[in-house]
Amino acid sequence: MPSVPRTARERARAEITSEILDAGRRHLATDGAAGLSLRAIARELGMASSAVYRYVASRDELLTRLIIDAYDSLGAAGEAGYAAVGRDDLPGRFTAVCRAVRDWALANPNEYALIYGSPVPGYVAPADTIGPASRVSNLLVQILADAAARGIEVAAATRGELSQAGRAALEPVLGVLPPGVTGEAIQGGLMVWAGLLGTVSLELFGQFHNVIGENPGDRDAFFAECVTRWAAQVGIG
Amino acid sequence: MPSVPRTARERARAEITSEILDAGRRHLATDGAAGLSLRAIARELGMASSAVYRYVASRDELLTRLIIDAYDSLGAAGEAGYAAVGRDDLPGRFTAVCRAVRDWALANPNEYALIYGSPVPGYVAPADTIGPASRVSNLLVQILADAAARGIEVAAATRGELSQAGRAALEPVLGVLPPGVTGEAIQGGLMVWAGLLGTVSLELFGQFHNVIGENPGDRDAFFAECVTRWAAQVGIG
DNA sequence: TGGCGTCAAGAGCACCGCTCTGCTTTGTTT
DNA sequence: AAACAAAGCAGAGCGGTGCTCTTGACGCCA
Repeated sequence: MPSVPRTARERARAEITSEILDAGRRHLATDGAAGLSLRAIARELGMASSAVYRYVASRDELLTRLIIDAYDSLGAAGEAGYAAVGRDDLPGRFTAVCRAVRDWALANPNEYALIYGSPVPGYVAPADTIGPASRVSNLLVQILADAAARGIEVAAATRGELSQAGRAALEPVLGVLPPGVTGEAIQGGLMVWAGLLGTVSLELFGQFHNVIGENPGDRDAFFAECVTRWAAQVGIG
Repeated sequence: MPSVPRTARERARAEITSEILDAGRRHLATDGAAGLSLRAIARELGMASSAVYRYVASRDELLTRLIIDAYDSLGAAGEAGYAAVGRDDLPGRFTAVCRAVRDWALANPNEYALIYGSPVPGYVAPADTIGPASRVSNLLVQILADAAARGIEVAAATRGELSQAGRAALEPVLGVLPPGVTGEAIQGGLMVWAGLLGTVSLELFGQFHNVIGENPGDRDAFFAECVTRWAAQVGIG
């Protein structure tokens, strides 16, 4: 599998493959994951439906590639927000990442639904997805680690130490993290992470009707209030 | 539309309709929303596929009825947990509702995904769903109102007052609530609600791999830690 | 006993994912 | 340059889907 196409055939293959992916992304954005149809893509590209299977093994495989794309796209958006703020400004970085996640989700609702919505039944995410999937959460972990290096105590912010069972439950993630990050900090970070995704999901999936105002700026304002409180909960407010 | 069937024909119609709904629930539980097929239901009930349309207008209508069922089922579970604890024990009630939601979601993953996962593309929830949809959140609101009646100040727990824009964003929900509940309390309650759903969604949709332990009790322990911290965040810890 | 409304069944339309069979094009090897 | 292998494409076809329309049978009520 050459990374750079050498022959005309390989070039054509790479080009058509990316055309298929583009068309898939387009269909995903307009019709959602359920409306993703290899036949429709083939029609759009002017080829027989069977020909698409030369480039994509199955509809599931196409979905997997689009999922990885979505994770990477979201990860890039989050990292851009992260990098735009200096590391001295922890609350600024935190806010930037949160806003980047929400903005990306609002701009790419179907991609968001693909990765954080209901999993496609009968579909199991391959191992290739777990790398890109953790790009955003890694940013939050990084912020926590920076906070820890600065001696910020999160236990007070999250009110109380972890129970023994609670600490044991966090064993997997504690193992891969810098040693300065306490279990209490991880607990708080996970809760903020869940709160962020939950908030974005509720907003995106239409559960805020008759709850949050519909005027321009209302949802932004609510989210801003959430962000400041989340920051306080992990002790960087 | 008689509520109680009088003729034999009406009785048969009601019976077959409920059989169709049961079969739909069954298929939903095993195959998920995407696998819900009117033809499969017809096959299972031993009738022609076209006959099902005498009882159910369309696949979407069947889905809607199942969604309402799911909201009602979750609402009943939450209310049972709520009612099992006396109103003096606010933390107990709060914990019971949270656990009821998670337990119900774990027991009915597809129903949960149906109502809190990605919305079915091209499908808009009819107005019939908003009533049952708010049964659980009403419980949390009730707890907040009880706390307010008891003079519990939530502003301190959620760290800081709302901005003017933040309060304006909460206008719709503030209008329908008992006057004792402050904007700060609603902000905190919504954040807890989003955190609860976000946590359950992350767990249910498999985003806790390599994060939370897989040993029995690990996820329970993590959730318990979340619950105690949520309670503290709304000032009833 | 008519007539009317309801019901079930079947055929059919357009779509889907996927496979298999040929045929053509391309690249490599002798 | 000729031969061969690989890859590409189109078409037909299988079984499945939601949904519609027509046809015929049945129960109920006047």
